[in-house]
Amino acid sequence: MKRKITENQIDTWGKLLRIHSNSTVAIESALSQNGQISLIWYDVLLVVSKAPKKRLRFAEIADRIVLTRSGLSRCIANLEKKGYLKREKCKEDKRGAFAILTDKGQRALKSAWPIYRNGISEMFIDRLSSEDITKLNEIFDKILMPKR
Amino acid sequence: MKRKITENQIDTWGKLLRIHSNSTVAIESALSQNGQISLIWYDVLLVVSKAPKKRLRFAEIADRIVLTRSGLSRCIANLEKKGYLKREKCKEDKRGAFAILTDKGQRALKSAWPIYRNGISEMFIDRLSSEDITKLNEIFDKILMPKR
DNA sequence: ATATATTAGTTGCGAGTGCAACTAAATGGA
DNA sequence: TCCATTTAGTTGCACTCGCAACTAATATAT
Repeated sequence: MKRKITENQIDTWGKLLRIHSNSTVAIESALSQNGQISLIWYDVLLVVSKAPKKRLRFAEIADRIVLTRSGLSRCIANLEKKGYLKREKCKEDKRGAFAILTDKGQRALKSAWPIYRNGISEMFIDRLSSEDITKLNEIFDKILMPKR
Repeated sequence: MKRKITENQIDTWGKLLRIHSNSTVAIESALSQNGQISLIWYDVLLVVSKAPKKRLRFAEIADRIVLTRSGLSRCIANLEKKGYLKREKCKEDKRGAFAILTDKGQRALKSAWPIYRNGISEMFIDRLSSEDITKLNEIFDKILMPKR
């Protein structure tokens, strides 16, 4: 169980943490200052918008984003209160429900995207060459591969 | 202000988010299950432990970790309550204070490190070759470089 | 058929967080 | 010197989160 790990490797890990923090803080702040929805709301609306018929079961949303079931439950309640999506009881499984993107939700996504995109560019993409991006994608895929 | 950004680039960004989330959730959970301090406490104690004489001004801690001043203030209060560090009024600037690592804090760091290290290995390092790490370090440095 | 276990989503609770307002001390001009 | 400004850290407040307990519905086993 004891693993060797070098200073160098720890540094890489530390840099990942800092990049994530710098970027998300900057983007969150830009969204908020421009009167746009938060990152987490964006994520939820986005996965729903990508689903067939723009509707998705709650559990499937939770699997795709960084939020527990209970967190998602409340998040969806807030999104519904704002009119960005609505719930619909699931006929086949009466325990469950669908989240369905509304037109207002679609517009909120569209309106937030330029700010979000700009943040990703500034904090991340613009600082790299296209070779860097290719290489990063490769390496990230390795990391995300399920453990053997 | 309008920037082009490709699907591919967005994917890379998304993978970064997922890697960060997967890793920190796994490590946080491992620490907790093994009765160790949380990641954020670890970070705070670590930066203090690295400082000369194991003491650091609050503002300097906040600059180095992912926490606002107010968050840090309360975090330090909790760490002090547990005996992991103690405060000391700053003689030169009576507004300020130092956080000083205690022996108990040092032991907590030492005891948590194998779990933390193991998490970093499993979720990150073990999945990459040493060339990958080198390349990642290079690319991460570019991203972290202050904007021109 | 019926009891048991599992699953989907909700909710009470305690803990943590950021923002803005606050206190106390230091700094900088006029 | 004296007053305005800035800075270090704290705190009230509102909000969010995860955990665990809960309800309701479904799946499984006998």
